[in-house]
Parts: sequence; structure tokens; C-alpha cells
Amino acid sequence: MPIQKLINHLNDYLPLNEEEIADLNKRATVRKIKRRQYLLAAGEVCKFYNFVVEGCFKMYKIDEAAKEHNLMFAIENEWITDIGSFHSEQPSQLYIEAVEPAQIIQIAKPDLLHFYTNHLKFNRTFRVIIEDQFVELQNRLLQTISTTAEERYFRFMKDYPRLLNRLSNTQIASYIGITPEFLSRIRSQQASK
Amino acid sequence: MPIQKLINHLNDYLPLNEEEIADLNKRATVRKIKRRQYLLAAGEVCKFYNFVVEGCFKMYKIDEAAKEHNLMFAIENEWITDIGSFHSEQPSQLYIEAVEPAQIIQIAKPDLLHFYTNHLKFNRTFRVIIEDQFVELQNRLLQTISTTAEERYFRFMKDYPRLLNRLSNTQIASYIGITPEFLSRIRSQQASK
DNA sequence: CGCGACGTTGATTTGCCTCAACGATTGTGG
DNA sequence: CCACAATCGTTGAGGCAAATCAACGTCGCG
Repeated sequence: MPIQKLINHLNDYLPLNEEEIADLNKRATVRKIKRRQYLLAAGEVCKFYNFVVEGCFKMYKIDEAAKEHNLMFAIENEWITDIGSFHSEQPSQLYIEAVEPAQIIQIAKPDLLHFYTNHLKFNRTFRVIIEDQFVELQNRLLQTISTTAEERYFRFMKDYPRLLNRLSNTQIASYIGITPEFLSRIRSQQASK
Repeated sequence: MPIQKLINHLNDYLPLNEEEIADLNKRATVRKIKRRQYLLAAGEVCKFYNFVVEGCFKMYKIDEAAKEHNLMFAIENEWITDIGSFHSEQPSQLYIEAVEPAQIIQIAKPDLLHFYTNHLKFNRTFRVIIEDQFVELQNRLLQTISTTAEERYFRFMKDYPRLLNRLSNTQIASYIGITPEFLSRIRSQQASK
């Protein structure tokens, strides 16, 4: 049962009671997503918090030169949402796209607000979840402004081994902020050692 | 009264009641900080949430080549803390330093946990505060991996005009991820138009 | 007043990008 | 299930944005 994965995930932070679980069952929607299907496209308002039950997603921007810039990936038991657009209700500049066939659970904004207001516990859980994401993002920014492409690639392999075989090199290159060609050069040069 | 600035700040999110205000008075510490004084140095564990009442701070890393990389600035009514070190209680790799003489309010970890546990409202307020910071950071990362130095400088001037006259160009250069020399070139070239 | 940080400018170097071409994979529609 | 198209990874040549190193004038602070 997919929703059980979400309940387990939330229980890891603060155990839910009967009522909260019942409410979650009522207000969370399970969806199947095909490879290359979008959860969000630039220009739309992001209306859901998305919890990945199975599969892999990327969130990215497309710039004026039609280049893709990956902001994050999300796999099983992770959340992926354009929080800025979700809260401001302004059009997003981002895409969220399935890299693999996937299953997700969506919580719409009115429902999430319901949880925040009526079950204060959710504030604490989601505060902790976003704090962790914040720290990760901060480390990544630090890395991006202070290290070379080669080092960022090594760190990516070290920090996210579980992603390596699920993503193309092009997607990884976009995530660490370089071109696929240059990543290829880093790899071939590294292999020759 | 400095603590009133903190109360006003929190009231902007969710109004506090008498008891919460009393608790805050008991558990928040006001400190005066000199220019160039540290709130945190690399190697230490970050033990406080710091709220800026007056003045300006920077948080940065120093790399192996002894170069400074600015992660963020904080001025009046903003928070500055190494959240990663604060929560993990592991040594930080960051410095937090006063750019101007300042006054701050510190909340130690046991006290913050007290608020989170006994006044659930605080979870909601701090969730929102960090969500906003998260969005800002995400936009900055996106910019960093997708635009030129010149554009980042323009955006910095546009987004943070209130910081421009309070920071040296060297500090701004470090924030947008370029050398002071190159920022100087951008500026002189721009002036010649 | 003197020292150290800051901003500027020049010359040179380099990390990474661009464009182009080609073979190898992948996935998809008939 | 195969064939063809589309995407992906690799390599080469050339170019550019930004870094490095060095020198020098200026300013603000102690």
C-alpha cells in the first residue's frame, strides 16, 4: 500500500496517531507517473507537495539558450516540489519530470494547510525535513562557488552513489553545473589512472 | 528594548501570547558584538540561533587556498546560524563574523528545543522562516550555475540594494563567486556606458 | 603618521565552453 | 520483435570568461 510508505516516512520524524493517519488517507492522492511525464512545467503554479513512493524525478530550469539546469533529484522517500511557487502561488520557472516510471503521493495546498493548522505536529516534521534540505543545498552552493568541476564530480559520486546508475551522465553534468562534453573529459582522464 | 525587535519579528508570523513572551525574555540573551568579532569559527560547534537586532554579519568558508567564500549576509531582523552544525552538533566548517558593530539576540539549542516542544507555534514560524530562506538559496544556486558573473552582479544590486553601501566590493565578489579583480573589471566596464 | 586592507589595471594563463562529427545505446512504433 | 530514429557519450579544434600574479595608488583606522 503506497500510502503506508508515506506514513512510515512521517513516523520516522514524529509518530502519527489514528486521527492523523485517517486524515492523511482522506487527503493524500496516489498517482502513477510515466517516464518523461511532468509534475510541473514552467509557467504553471505548483499546487502539490509530491512524495516519491517509487521512481526518480528531476527538477530543473531551462534557460534562454534552451539549456537544462538541474536543481535536484528525488527518489524513494523524498519530497520534490517548487516550494517558492507553491507558497507564493506565482508561476514557476521550473520543471519537475519523471526520469523513471514512478509512483507518487500528492498533497494539495489546502490539505497541507489543514495539516499545519489542525495537527501542529506536521509543522515540526516539515520544519525538520526542510532544514535538512536547506543544509544540503547550502553545502552544494558552497561547493559550486569554491571547487572545480572535477572535485564536484567526485563529491557527487561519493555523496550519491545510489543515483549514479539511475541517471545519465548528461543529467549529472547538468546537476554539477558543467557541460556533458566536459564531464566526459573528466571521466576519460580519470579512467586513464 | 532589543528583545522587542525579536518579538515584533515573530509576531509578524504568528502572534505570541503572554506566556510565550515571558518565556522568550527568560531564554533569549542580548549581546553586543564588535566589528570583526566572530559568532562562530570553523572547528567549533554552532550552539546558538542568532537574530540580528542591529548591524551586519557574513557567514563564509575559508578554503585550502585561504580564500573566503561568502554563503550569506544577515542584517536587522534576519537570522544567521550554521543550521547543519547546530543540529548535528558536529564542528562547523564556517565562520560567522560581524561586518559592522552589532547587537544580536541568541537562543541556545536547549532553549530552542524547549520552544519547539512546549510552544508548537514556534515550529510553524520557524518552518516558514526557513522555507523562505530555502527558496532564496535555491534561486541563488540556479543563478550561479546558469548565468555569467556580470549578470549575477546586476541581480545582486537589484535584489539587495540595501546591502550595497554596507559591504566592500571584495565581500560582494566573494558572495557572487568571483574574484575582486574581476568584479572591478565588470564595474569599470559598466561605468563606461 | 604609518600600516594594512581595498580597489584598480595590465599581462598572462587556464578551466571550461562551443561547435562539429561520429559511433554506440536506447527506446519505440510498426 | 526488429528497424530505424533519437538520444547519449566521446573526441578534437578553437575560443572565451574568469582566474592568477603582480604592481601601485588610496583610503581609513589605530
